[in-house]
Amino acid sequence: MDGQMAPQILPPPQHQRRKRGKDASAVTLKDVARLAGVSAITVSRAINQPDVVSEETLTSVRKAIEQLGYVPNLLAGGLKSSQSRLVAAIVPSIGTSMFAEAVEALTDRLSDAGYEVLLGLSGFAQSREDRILSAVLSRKPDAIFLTGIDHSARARQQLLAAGIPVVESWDLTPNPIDIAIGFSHENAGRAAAKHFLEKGYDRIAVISASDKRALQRRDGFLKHLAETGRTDVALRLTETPGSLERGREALADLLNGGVQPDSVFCTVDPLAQGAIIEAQVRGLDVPGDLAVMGFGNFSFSPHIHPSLSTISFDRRKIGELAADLILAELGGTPSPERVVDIGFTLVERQSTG
Amino acid sequence: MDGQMAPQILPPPQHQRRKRGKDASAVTLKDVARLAGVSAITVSRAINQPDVVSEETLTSVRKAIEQLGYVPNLLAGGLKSSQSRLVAAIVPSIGTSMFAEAVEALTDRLSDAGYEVLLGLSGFAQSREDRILSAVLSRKPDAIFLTGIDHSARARQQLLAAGIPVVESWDLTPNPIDIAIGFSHENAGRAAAKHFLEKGYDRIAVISASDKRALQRRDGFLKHLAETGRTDVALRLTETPGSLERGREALADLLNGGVQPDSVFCTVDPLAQGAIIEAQVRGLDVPGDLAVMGFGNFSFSPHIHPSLSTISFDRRKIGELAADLILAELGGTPSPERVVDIGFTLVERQSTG
DNA sequence: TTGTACGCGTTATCAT
DNA sequence: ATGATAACGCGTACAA
Repeated sequence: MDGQMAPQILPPPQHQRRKRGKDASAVTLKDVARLAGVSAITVSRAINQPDVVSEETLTSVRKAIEQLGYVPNLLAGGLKSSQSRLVAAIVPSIGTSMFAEAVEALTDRLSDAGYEVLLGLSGFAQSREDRILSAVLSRKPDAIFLTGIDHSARARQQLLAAGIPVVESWDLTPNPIDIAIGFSHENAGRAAAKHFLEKGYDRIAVISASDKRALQRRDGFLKHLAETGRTDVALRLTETPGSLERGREALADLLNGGVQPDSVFCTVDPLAQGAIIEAQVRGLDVPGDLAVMGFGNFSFSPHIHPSLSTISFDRRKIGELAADLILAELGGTPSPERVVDIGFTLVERQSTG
Repeated sequence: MDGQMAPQILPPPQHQRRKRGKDASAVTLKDVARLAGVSAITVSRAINQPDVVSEETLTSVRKAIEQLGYVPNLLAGGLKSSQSRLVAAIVPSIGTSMFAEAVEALTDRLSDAGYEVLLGLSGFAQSREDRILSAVLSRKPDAIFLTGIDHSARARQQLLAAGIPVVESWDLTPNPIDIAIGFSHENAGRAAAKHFLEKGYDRIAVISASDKRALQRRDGFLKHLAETGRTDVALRLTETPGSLERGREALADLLNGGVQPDSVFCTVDPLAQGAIIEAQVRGLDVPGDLAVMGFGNFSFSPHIHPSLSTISFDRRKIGELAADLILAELGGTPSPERVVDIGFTLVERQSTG
């Protein structure tokens, strides 16, 4: 069954009269000034420093602005003051809530402070990040929010040259370009391993996506096990982004391959959800027959997967902190902390109703 | 269990030397021109119209650009050419995949064409949309992507005055400001009602969020039922955004209130998911005892809710179409279609494994 | 409190 | 193929 209303065809509306290259809204400070009977600079002041202007002219200027529907041109203002009031955010994707929530928090907070966010989607390939970065820097943002701490030499150079606050997020590093906000993915993996050992799990498996941070979590997990003498860990890699389907496949592959794990660590939640489904389909009890640990707290409710334990972190907080730090830098009161660890939490869930 | 690595404190890095108000990256066209031994305009052409410049100077210019790490200032260029190569996207939120996927598709496609996306988050309040809109228009975007077709008189006026392509999305209207892409929410609701009637459901209930489009779906649903003589429909409203928790509560409220529906239409998927969980908790079989119809195709896999039927539409397609239409307008070949119905699909799922 | 002169970095226009 | 000049719309610096 499809939508009814067939595609309508309407004649081009008034927007017809728009000329390319020549903006219709040719209303400038001058026009307002003329109408208000003052000079352009007075109008500028009426907008930016109302206190300095007399009540009288203020009202007449405001009237003129209203009348003409004047919209200030921040391009021009920014050109002069070299402040674009733009903050660029470059993330791999906003299709999943992973980065979207951080960007949302960032945007919300910056918006309140009079900044707009320029969105760059880099995918998961570094080459694309470089392209986007160049494009974005041409906009002369006042600050920039990046995902991850791995950037090409060229990118680092450009960022340094831009001379603006740079926030690298989602990960930690002793050598941030400027500021880093995140947590240790290796330690997150270790925490999962530690938990499994405490639970006494014996036949341990890992299903991991293959982006850098997922691999860090995997490595932390494996390292911790190795340090306790456990090296017999079955491993399956999937492509990034990890999805429910890929999680199902990976677990099926493990089970079909003769591996009979009693526990599996999935380096991202959608994989874990898929694994749980595959387990259920095969009649395995979760977590009785197979314990599943995920990462990222994507399962939006414990009710959906009451048996999925997960390592969770506050995605919104990354955006909020980033905004706060950026505003502090731009406000001239830089924070002494250049590396902020927001930590993570291991959430254990038992099967409930 | 928390992240280990304690918040580190490092001394402010080189970024210290950045002076506010005075950009460190003072590399301009002139600098490049000087180094390359040509005039500024030649450098500009080497960048924007390489065909017009001789191979020889082209290479020397490129070398100079590389050497100085020159980044063009699109603010200045835009000021002169009155083309910002910026497209603004104003959506209520990107925290859920609802609008995020459309924005992602839009951004992807525009990015390939050399446009950047300015992100505005309006929340679900109209007052905020106005604020954001003004802020965004100051950036002189070349086009704008909006959510919904309800905008304040002031907003419409500003948009018209801007003289740029305006895409209103998610809904249809005979009188778009410029272009509209969406589908009929009323018809979507009607489709759900029709389906319920065909299935022979008898005791019908509705759980709806209270944003405008959710209410349109509810109204379409109720109208269709009313037209067939059915007016005994139990109704519960929740706040927007509809969430799993609110869906649970609403169904619980219905059941506790003595209503025993055999079918419920939820105007957005998270509500439907919550309803299913509440039903399961109470030992009701879905869809045997209670059929649930959702909207939006958020349940990311049929495996999670094999019994959830839903009305689905292509969120990415909205963004893609918007990008295509915007690029066509900007390219001087406007589409004659000003209202594009992307339709919806009713997906029926039976309980499976 | 208000105004004038100038410049921000780039591109359009018109030459050469 | 390349260059000189002006101008985009606004804010800074200084003056009145």
